[in-house]
Amino acid sequence: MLTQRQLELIEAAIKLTATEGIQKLTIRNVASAIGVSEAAVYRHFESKHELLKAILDHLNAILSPHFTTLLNNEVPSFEALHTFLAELFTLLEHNTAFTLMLFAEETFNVDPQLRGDLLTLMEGNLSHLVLFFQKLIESGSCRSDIEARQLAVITFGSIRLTVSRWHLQGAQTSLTNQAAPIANSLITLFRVP
Amino acid sequence: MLTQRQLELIEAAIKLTATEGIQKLTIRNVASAIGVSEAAVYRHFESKHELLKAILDHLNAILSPHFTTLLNNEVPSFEALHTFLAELFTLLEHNTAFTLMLFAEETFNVDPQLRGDLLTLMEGNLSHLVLFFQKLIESGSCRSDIEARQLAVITFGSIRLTVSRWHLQGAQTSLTNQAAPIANSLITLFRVP
DNA sequence: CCTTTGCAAGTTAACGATGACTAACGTACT
DNA sequence: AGTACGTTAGTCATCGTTAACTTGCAAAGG
Repeated sequence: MLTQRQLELIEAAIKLTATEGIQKLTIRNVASAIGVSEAAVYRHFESKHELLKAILDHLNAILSPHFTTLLNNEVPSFEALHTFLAELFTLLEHNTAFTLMLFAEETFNVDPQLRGDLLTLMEGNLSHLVLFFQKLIESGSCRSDIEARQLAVITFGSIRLTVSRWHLQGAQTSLTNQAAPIANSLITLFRVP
Repeated sequence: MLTQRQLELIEAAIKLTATEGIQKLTIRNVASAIGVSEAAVYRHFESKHELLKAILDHLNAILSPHFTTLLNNEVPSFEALHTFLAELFTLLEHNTAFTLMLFAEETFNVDPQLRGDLLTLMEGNLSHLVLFFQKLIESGSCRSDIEARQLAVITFGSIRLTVSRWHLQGAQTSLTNQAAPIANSLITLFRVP
């Protein structure tokens, strides 16, 4: 279980990454962000690896409920996809750190274990989408000539690209506003003709 | 214009990034990859920034013809999209560096100018796709109830996500084999109903 | 009730690696 | 003679990490 201090460090690290970029995510900077010395961090995390792992877990804990909610609707509908995208984009816009963490594989790529963790997280999200589309196809409102997995990849890919571009542009525009056009396009494409 | 030595350095840098990851892309490593001292690199590039910029340019020079070819077909067709994806994925598979460079924004994110360059590169590719879909819509074979821009984002996003996952998995599977399913799905979705 | 013990959590001050980059110098070819 | 291109040997900053010491508080023992 996480201690209060660990949580504080994780949140400081996320905030730091959001504002300064992932290159600034150093033990030194995290420490000074919460006003303690560098060595103090090591009282709470054995190594930077452990801190990064905890950050991944924490982000996943915030993100995954959204995917679960999408799936848990009694009656699967395109309406659910619409609100899902709107909520997700709002979340991403207000937590810039997500976009930096989840969309910058390189950071975690140095460490093979972290890379695996990130892949697991990603595949988890993706498989939620797959399940959603499977249910939607069964319900008859979604076209069935394309595999659910492909629909999920297309959806997730569109999300990621939109966020990446938004981020590269310096996060100046509104990300939330871009959810609706994408949702509408996907729904138009996926709806049974 | 690039000298022979500069080209050699760029290619060494790309190869290094492909095999060892972008974190290993240091002046030291690039230097020793071509068997010269660290300081020698600075005879050919003023700074690491300049080297990175040259790498971006070089990658773009290889990549952009593929997008141009897609666009330059006399008669735009889904067949062209199919071969474009197949060729692109083969290229990416055999030049792992692309996937690392073009899909890891963070590397270039430290430097505002490089970030801008990367965005330009990306928007350039994307707008080629947009033009392609515009022509395709005009030709009547592509559905017209969705904007060309949206189709381009969906296409490009699907490509990127597939490559990202492939890369996170350690590039073990065949990327080329994944082009056809995606192309088929997109074509089925985009074809006029 | 006071004292002692022990531990959690902080400090300062380093260590060794490694990063980008540079100054001074050598050499070979035009 | 000069220039293009290489070298060695550094500078300086910053990284993750650790050792040694200090402090505050809570439980245990007499």
